[in-house]
Parts: sequence; structure tokens; C-alpha cells
Amino acid sequence: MNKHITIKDIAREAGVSVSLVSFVMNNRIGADGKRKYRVSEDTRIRVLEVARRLNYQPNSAARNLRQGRTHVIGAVLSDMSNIFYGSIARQLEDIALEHGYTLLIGSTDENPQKFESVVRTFLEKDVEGFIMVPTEGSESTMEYLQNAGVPTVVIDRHFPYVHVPNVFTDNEKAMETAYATLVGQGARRIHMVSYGMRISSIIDRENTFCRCLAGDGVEHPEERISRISFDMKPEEPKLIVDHLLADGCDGLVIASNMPAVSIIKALFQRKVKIQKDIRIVSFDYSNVYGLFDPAIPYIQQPLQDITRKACDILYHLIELRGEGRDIRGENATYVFEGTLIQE
Amino acid sequence: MNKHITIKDIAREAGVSVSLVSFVMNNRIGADGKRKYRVSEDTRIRVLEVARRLNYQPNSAARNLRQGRTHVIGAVLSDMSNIFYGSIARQLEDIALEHGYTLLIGSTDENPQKFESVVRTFLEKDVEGFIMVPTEGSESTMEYLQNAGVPTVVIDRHFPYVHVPNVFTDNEKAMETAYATLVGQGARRIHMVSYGMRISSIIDRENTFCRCLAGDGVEHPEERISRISFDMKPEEPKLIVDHLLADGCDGLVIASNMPAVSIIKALFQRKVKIQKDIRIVSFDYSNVYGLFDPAIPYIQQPLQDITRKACDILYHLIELRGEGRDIRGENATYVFEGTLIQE
DNA sequence: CTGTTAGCGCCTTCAG
DNA sequence: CTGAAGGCGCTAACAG
Repeated sequence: MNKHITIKDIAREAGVSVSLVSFVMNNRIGADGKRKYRVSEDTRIRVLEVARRLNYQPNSAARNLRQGRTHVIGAVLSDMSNIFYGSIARQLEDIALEHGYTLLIGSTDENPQKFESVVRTFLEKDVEGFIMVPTEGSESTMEYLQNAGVPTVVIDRHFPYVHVPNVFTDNEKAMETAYATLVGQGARRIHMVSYGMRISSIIDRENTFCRCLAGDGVEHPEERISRISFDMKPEEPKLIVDHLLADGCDGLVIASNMPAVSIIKALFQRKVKIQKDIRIVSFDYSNVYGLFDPAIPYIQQPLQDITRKACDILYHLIELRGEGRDIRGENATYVFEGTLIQE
Repeated sequence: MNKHITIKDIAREAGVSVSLVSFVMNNRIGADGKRKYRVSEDTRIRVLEVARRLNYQPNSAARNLRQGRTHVIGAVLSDMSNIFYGSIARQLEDIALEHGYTLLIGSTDENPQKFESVVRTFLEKDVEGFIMVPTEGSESTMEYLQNAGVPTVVIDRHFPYVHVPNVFTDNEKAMETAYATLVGQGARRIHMVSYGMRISSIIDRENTFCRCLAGDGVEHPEERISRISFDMKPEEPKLIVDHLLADGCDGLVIASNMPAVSIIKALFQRKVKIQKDIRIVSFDYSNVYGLFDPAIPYIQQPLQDITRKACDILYHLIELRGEGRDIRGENATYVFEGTLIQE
């Protein structure tokens, strides 16, 4: 139980004052390329030597208290055991690290209560900002954050009543590509399997799907959409597949990887010849796509671009806020294009 | 830019002293069921009322500094974009939350440098303890933690020279089950595809595999093991599959889900009839298993048990340490059994 | 170039 | 039941 070494200990040991030690430890380079504090090389080395010998670990609680900063940001995601959000989390982690930030990650399970609870917890931990995927029904929490001037960037989705910076994929264009792919492969009766969630990414895909169908003269395109719940019951995919088959569906767009896996499995169990009887195009990566011939094509979202841009914006907001500026006007939108991948 | 509300503000507003406010805010119930601090109901309500009205958020940096605690624990995992570790992270997050802890998550990519760097970063953030999946070559870092008396629990693996509490799956028994399953299905020439990593989970599986083969009279069982690297090159699975086919393999144990996906895909591309020409049993869940008939069975690790037990131990260690006790003697091992799942 | 000092916000002992 | 006061470890004026 070795007591923590403090700068005081180092100061005593090195025969200097605590402030000298502090200066040495935070030997920052100013914007002008000069050291902010000037310490003689001798004492600098001596202090560092002592610090290393005593295995000094700065106490971040004290530093945080003093500086009013934590260098921690929060990522509020849907569910990190889903590969889509797991990948986002992973990329955010790496990017945060590059910039000297630590990332706190929380899962909402698309539940607004959990969403609020995670946000609250993270605020108590003094995160300096958020990168988040808000759930349906999260408006009040978002509004609170906005009023409180907490730096926040929304990714993957956009909300009409939430005015914060926003980074996401061009889902309309992506759906046009997906649809065109199926048509190009000769599909005549195209359906869509979507999520029940009413969030922009899904809604954009559905609306565009309907527009595409309407453009091809389909009268009631919305009838070609089946929806699966986020916390899906086991029989849901089967019922949907029955419906598809009864309607003579020969082309299918699936709105996300989770429904894709369950629908493909249900089709398989119904002995449907996937990519022959029914052509599929999906959204987001899954490792099942490669097990068909030809492989099931999918829209890959530019996660790298999205996470990078989101972090850039967040850092900028944090900086602005640090200068005491009001960031509530900052609400630019950035849209990146997805890519159709056919392995 | 509304300045943060402090207990001082509340005290002034409520016409009481700061200590009263503090008492009210930490209105703990002692072990004897009584309140630790006695405050009149009147002032209690008044203070709480003011706090709510002013939207008081306790400053955790100050609290941490004062109490020497952060209520943060660190999870150091392999790669959270892998569903296996993503699930672990997710469960740890939930369990930590239940106990009022916040979880920091870091990925090592099985690289000891990254491992050390994550540990260092987390220590600087004053985590109170670790739940970790150490990489090959992490001994020095582990030893450091041990000497420093940092509460640490290792999961998923065990290391001969690391004496900390340990929770993992009985990989030997699991492999016996997997092997017996293949034999029961009539496989005569059984191979194993493993990971190149020399970590206990993999080694235990390999050794048991060899023992099983030897028990069935195979002379050089180690020749039946092919290994794939963690950061796999695209051609690796193909080469392995060629080798398997050339050797007349008709039964295959795969040591983990990541190699399973790539090997299955390579088999598929070679037009091998999976589950007919070659029977497979795998470790760890993947959503590709269900796309074969019969579904590919797999050993499901008891992640729930492992994460729960690991957290229980960690909380215990943290408590012990809080009482100033030396925890370096604590190094119990807990082993849970896996389950063969055939969907 | 170096030392002194005043807090950051909170908890907790010690007096009333 | 309530208040005053000290200090956790660190940083950043401000002096020298």
C-alpha cells in the first residue's frame, strides 16, 4: 500500500519548490514554439530524475479540479455488442487517444430512459463533450444538453428538433444505389425489410425506397415494407419471410445488418435459394454476406469519415467553449456517401 | 455558459452552511440502518429543493480528490469491435453500472505495447481496478500492477507468472465436448484450426485436442493443427483449407469465431459441402453458424458467469485495499463450464 | 530562473 | 442538530 507520490514529495527530494516541479511536469510548448515556463536545464533534469525514481504518477483528480478539465469525452451508442456500434466505439477510442482524450462508452439499447441515464452519469463524470447516437424520444435530453451548452455531436442520425452538429451517411443516395442494383439484376417485385424504429436513418431509407418504387409505377409502395423490432421476437423474421414469399418477392433490400442476419436465416430455413429465388442487397457489414454466391452486396457506411469528422467538430466545440464562447449556434451538417460493396 | 452550481451556492440560497448541504447530499444510511449524519427534516427538504431548482451537479473531480476514489474501473480487452469482446464489454458496463461504477474500455489488439499504454492511461485516470484480458508478452506490466497493489482480475486467460485472481472457461472440458461431438457424427480425420497466439485459452484447447487425438491412436496429433494469425492475411484461410482438403479432413474444430468465419468462407469458396463433406464444431458465437444444415454447433462460453464473478472479485479487492489491506495474496482461480449449442 | 500563496469543490472532524 | 475550518494535489498568478 505505497502511498501516492505527490509533487510535494518530489519537491522535497529534489530540493526545489512544488511550483518548479509543476512547471517541469507541464513543460508545455506555447503556440510560439517556446516553453511556457522557463526552468533551468539543471533543475529540470534533476526533477525529472527524482520523479522517475519515485515513480511519480500525477493525480488527475487534483488536476481536473484545478483546471476544470478532464480530457474525457463520452460516446453514447446504441449497443456496443453490435458490430456496427462496436466498430464505431473502437474508432472513436483510437481517435480520442490520438488527441489525448479518454473515451467513456455507454449503451442505450435504443431506450430513451437509458439514454438519459447514461448522459447523466457521464455528465457527473465531467465529460467535456459527447458523441452520440440519440434514441427515438431523446429530444428532452438533447434539448437539455443544448441549453447547458455541452459540446455535442450527433452521428448516424439526424433529428428535426435538435440543433447540434450532425454527421451521417447519405441514406437516400445509398438506397437509390441499393435499389438500382436489384433492378439491374432483374428483380421485378422488390420488397424492403426495415426496422420499427422511427429514426432518420431508417426513415430516409424507407422514404427513398418508396420513391424508387413509385418511380417504377408501383401504386402502394409502403405495402412493400415489412418491419422488424429492435428487440425482435423469434417468430418475427419467419412471419415476414412468409409474407414475402406469398407476395412473390424476388428482390429484397434490408435496412440494416441485424435484420439481415435474421431474415437471411429465416429464408434459409424456408429453403429459399438466396441470390437465386430472391436477390438481396443489405446495409452495413455482416460476415454472413460472403456465404452466398454471388455474395450479398451491401452498403458500407463511411464510418472512418464519420467518426473523424465528428471528433474534429467536437474538439473544436470544446475549444470554443473553453474560450467562453456560446456554441449553441454551431449546428452544421456533414453527409458522407456510402459505398456498395460486393465481395 | 452557466457557471457550475456548487454546494456553496446552495448553502447561500438555502440559508445554511456548506457542511449541512454536504450532509444532505451524502445522506448515507450507515451499516446500522441509521443515517450517518443527522439533519432536521426541514432543512433537508429545503436544501434538496434548492439543489433541484438550481440544477446542482456535484463536481466529481472535487469529490474524487477529497475521497481518493473515482468509482471508475477499467476494462482492458482485445478488440471491442469483435463481438466476443464487445459482448464482454457490454456486460461489464451493465454490471459496473449496477454497482455505481463507471467503466473505461480500452483495446489492445493483442499488442503488449498497446496493452501497457492503455493500462498507463487508465492508471492516470485513477481507475480503482482492472478487469483485463492480458496479451502475450504482458508479463512486465502485470507484474508492475501486482507490485503496486492495483486491484486486478484477469479473465478469459491465465498466465503462469501472474498471480492475480482469474476467471475463465474450462477450455479442456470444452474441447473434449467439441471433439466428442465430431466423433459422434462419424468424423474420422479430425483437424483443428487454431490461432497463432500463445495464450492459455488457445493453448489449452490445442493441448486437449492433441490428447483426444492421441487417445484415439493418432501418432502425431500436432500435425493436425493449422494456425491462423490474429491479423490475418487474406490468403491464410485458403492455404489452410487446401491443406485440410489434401489431407482428407472430414471433421474440424475451430478454436474461435474469427478464424471460423474466414475458414468457413474459404471452404464455401472451394465448394466444399459444409456439414456434409466436413463436419465443423466451433468456439464462440457467430451468426454464420445458423446458415448450415444442421447448424454448426459451437461452444458457448459462460460470459455472464465470468463477467459477474470477475466484477464481484474486483469489488472485493477494491474494498480490501480501501481498508489498507495487502491484496497481493489474492489470486484465486474460478473456472466455469462452456455449453455446446446447436441451434 | 525560482519560491510563495491562494484557491478549485468537496467532505469530515471537531466544536458548539 | 448545525457551523467553522482544514486540507486532498495541483496549477497559476504574483513576487522576488
